[in-house]
Amino acid sequence: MPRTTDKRDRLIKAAKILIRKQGFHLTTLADIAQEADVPLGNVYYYFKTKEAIGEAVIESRSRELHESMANWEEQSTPAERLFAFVQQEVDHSEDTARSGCPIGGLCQELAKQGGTLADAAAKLMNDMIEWSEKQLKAAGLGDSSREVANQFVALVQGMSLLTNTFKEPKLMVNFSQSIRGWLDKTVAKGKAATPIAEEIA
Amino acid sequence: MPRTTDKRDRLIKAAKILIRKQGFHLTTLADIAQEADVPLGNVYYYFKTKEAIGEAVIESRSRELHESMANWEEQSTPAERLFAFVQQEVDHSEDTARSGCPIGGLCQELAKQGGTLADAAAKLMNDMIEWSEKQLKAAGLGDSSREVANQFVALVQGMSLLTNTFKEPKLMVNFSQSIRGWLDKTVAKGKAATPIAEEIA
DNA sequence: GTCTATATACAGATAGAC
DNA sequence: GTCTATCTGTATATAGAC
Repeated sequence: MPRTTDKRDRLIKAAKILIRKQGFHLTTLADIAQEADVPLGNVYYYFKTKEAIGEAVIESRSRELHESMANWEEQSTPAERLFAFVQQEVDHSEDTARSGCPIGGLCQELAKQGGTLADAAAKLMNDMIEWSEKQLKAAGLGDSSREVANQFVALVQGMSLLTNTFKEPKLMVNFSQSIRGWLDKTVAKGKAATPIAEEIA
Repeated sequence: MPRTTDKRDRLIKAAKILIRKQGFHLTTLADIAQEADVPLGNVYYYFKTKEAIGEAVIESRSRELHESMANWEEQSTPAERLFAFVQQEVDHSEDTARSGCPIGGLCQELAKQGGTLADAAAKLMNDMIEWSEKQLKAAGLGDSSREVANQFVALVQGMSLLTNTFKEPKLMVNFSQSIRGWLDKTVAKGKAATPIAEEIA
């Protein structure tokens, strides 16, 4: 059973799209096979179970996330790195409005059944938080970096949920402008303030 | 077909518990019937379809939410009212760690399939945001109230997701302390600042 | 109003020809 | 390696006796 094939890749790609759009449980192997243009019976040559497809999808999301984080690292300041993360959310806000955050959606859905898939999804979320924490430490936030990182990621995730719930990409766009203010006023100056909207007074 | 019965109430109560814990799609009518101690075939006397149970669950959640909001209103300042909301999340943080936010979970899962159920769930989220907006307006935040309300609710929802993802109630407890600082420093003074962690400098 | 038995549909998974 | 046909389990939903 080859680890990498054209068909295998097509199946993973199809699964990523469909699972993001419909969720893991609502997506059938028949859906995935059809989207990938692979006969249903052939799916089992590449993946022993549906759960194995889930694992491959999470692996792929993990590679994407780490690539993105590497790109964001190229910004010259911690505040700009964190904003690059938010900017990516803005760039994909229409997908998010349609289908939600691919990582948040997996965590939400899979946390309910536990097991290794849930753990793998949780690791994605943890990686995002740790990366954010690293930036905040670099900005001089010290011991509060972990708590601020939790809140920063929570805020992005929550805004993805609202964007999806109301099918309104602008929610993410407007949010990015507020968080820009927060980054300039607090993170860029080595302070930490709970981030909702920049000060108006 | 009676609108209110002992058995009907038991079915809704069972559905609320199971749907929160397992999600809507993973929860079967057989699960609900068993938990409510009602024979499976009898379920259909009270609810025409599974979707009808979903509607009843959302209605019940809506009633609960509006009761809670009425209670929070009894606090004497807008900042304290908003904190009462967060305090309730802390009080239920162990349930959230186990099963996530009942409203956020519904929105996340149901947004993926659209339809009237998704709309009903979205209305719950909207009610939370509008209530928060009202408090922020009362605090004197003016035109930025809506955006700050979006971020406030997003932050609570995102923190619920992290709490559930990592099965760690303390995440919500620690967050509540930070948001307390944000409420005192900004909302209580009629300012608005994106809320991640109180200032440390 | 209540409950057993069952129809119907479709999911994940397998067997085995090619 | 590939694909058709099919097994098996289980979900929603219904029929109909009581």
